[in-house]
Amino acid sequence: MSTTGKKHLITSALPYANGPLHIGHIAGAYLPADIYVRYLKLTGEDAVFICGSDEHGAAITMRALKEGTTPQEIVDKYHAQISKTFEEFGIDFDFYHRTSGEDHHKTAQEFFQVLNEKNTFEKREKEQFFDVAHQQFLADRYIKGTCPKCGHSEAYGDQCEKCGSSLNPSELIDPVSVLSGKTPELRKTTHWFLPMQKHEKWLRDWVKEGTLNGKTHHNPATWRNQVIGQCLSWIDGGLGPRAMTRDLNWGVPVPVKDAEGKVLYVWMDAPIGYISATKAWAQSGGKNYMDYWSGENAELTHFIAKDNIVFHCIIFPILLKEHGSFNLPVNVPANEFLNLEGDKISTSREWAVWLHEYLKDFPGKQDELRYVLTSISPESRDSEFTWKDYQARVNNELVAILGNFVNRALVLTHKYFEGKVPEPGKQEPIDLELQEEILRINQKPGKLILQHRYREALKEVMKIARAGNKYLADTEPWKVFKTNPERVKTLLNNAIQVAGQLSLLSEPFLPHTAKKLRAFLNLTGVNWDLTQNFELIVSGQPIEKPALLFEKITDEQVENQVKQLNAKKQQKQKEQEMKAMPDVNFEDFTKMDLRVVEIIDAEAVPKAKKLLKLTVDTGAEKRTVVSGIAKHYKPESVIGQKAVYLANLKPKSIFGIESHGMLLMAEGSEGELSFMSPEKPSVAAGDKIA
RNA sequence: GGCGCGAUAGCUCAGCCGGUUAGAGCGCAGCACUCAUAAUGCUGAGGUCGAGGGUUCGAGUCCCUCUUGCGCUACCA
Repeated sequence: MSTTGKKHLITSALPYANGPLHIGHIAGAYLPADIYVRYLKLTGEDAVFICGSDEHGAAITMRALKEGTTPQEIVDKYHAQISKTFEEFGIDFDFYHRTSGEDHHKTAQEFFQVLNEKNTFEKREKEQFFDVAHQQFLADRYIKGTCPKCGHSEAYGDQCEKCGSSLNPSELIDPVSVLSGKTPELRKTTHWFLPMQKHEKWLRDWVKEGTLNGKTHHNPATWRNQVIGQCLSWIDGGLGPRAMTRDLNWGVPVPVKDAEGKVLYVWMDAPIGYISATKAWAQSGGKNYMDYWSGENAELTHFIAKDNIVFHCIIFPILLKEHGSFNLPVNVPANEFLNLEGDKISTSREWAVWLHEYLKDFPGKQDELRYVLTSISPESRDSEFTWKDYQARVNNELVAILGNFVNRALVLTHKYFEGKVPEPGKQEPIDLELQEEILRINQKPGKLILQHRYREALKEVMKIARAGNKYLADTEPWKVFKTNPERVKTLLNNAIQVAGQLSLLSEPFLPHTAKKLRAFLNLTGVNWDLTQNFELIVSGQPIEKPALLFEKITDEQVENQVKQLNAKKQQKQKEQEMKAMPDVNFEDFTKMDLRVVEIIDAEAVPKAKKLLKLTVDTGAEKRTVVSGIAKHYKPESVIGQKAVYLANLKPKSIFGIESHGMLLMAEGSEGELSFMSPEKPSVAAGDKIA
């Protein structure tokens, strides 16, 4: 076996220990990495596959607060669940670590120290909300208020979950501390910023040309378009300073003086988790972790989904380069997103196929899901998982092509030769053609895997099974046996060898199946070099009575899954709707001057997608209102429309237009906006609503 | 609006640095076969390669404009 002598370090994005894994995670960052690593190892390469739970960050502390528990309890729960699910599913990490561990804290702090001593950071003061009652600064997530965009009263400081806008805490109307329920005050706090703008030049060369420190670092042609495009878009748009510390009591404490109550920004601490996980792995096996992180012989590859590109291709590389001891990734094969049944996967809306539930509902069918997710892997664009497609791929491909071929070969061998691999006789041209074709196809999957083209690689594997089926159909051993049983020995020996090849070729993609198949064939030892050696199984060797490798997925199973999916989504929707809003007193309500108005003029606001500039008749006067309804109504169609209007809202300038008051719209479940207008024509502009 | 990535058979997708009649899998139709989980094999129908310009002897393949999907970003009182 010849190897490159390289040391491969492969990482998959650290899953956030705040919820279970779903198929989008798997398709995005774990399954391709697992296939890649399994392949490397089969070829004798020195490869380490590292991952772990990302357990810090404000989202987890928030959740703990809400559920009346501690962050540690939450991450313990999900860390256990996630690592168990990975194991059951067959994502074969060499080490699955966690960032709440002491060793990780230590590694992350040392990393920070090195950068701090190199003056990588700029200390800066900024104003931030402070909860006086609890004597602490509030992370963005710890501030709630009314969303300035959609009016939702429960928006967080960083994001409104109703309309999805990302926010700054200072934008919120009536900000309130989640801790005390009181209005927080703005106070000054110091943070360590990473001045990313200083790194634009070398980053551009690194991403675009693949050069680092004037030397070739990687071949940019091997990087995916969307990765390079996304990075250059960020770099060319100008990078800015980014705070690497947070005021929070959950995370890795900032290891310098005057930093009490501060922790490392979760996005700085998490990728360092790759390093601490490698360390932990190396210690447990007597290896030196730096062999995999430094030197020209070591190759780092990050598997992620596209939402992580900026962190893995810009921020973390800056940190690594500044530190000086570590390699930068040679590739970051980021996947696009996997959609589900026509809609985006969403944890909060419960629109997901959860991996642990799949394993429960489809026991022993890990490879079926691995097959489907690899077949539709979102390598170059978003792709879509549907249960109907899952069923079709399992039934028409795994069952009918692969499973069926193996079954045919084994059943025939048992039927004619008492389950012993028959001795081949003279190989006819059709036999030699088969052997040549198999060896030729066998060369492809490995090359494609190295190019991170898993979908195509898997197709090549299926071609082997197709060739096997064709061989049987062309040579018809069941017919020939009546006249020439000697010839059938050769035919079935070849068929069994093809099944043997399949057990090797399928190993990276379908490890559970490969193992079963090898057990049928009594084949031990797996080694990719053997894929160029057609005759794997010696004649005379007994083979087992075959069980079916795959079963058909029934219509009922599929319908149940779709039903489950919809039921959960609806339940979640109801929950959110029913979530009681805090009581308000009548006085609060009467502060709002609600009126009927009639729209008398409307025009689109130039350069804005969602805005219309409306002139409304309030009965007493004409007022200008800017309203975000352009996606739902054309300007000319709203003239003459009566609507509900909040008259005494503070005016604000939007796109240079002074907007007075606000139109109130009904929002349907699909986000469609609708006017609410009086049902009796006698109600006129200016009439009060109470 | 700015930026990025897409738009190729009914569906899911390949098509590298431009070069003869545009490919695969599934689905569909017909035929063959019966060892096999009514599975398999063969044959076939089906595409003005999102639209329009341009460069070129020659363009899904390069350039421009437009339409459209997705993502990031700004605005959304």
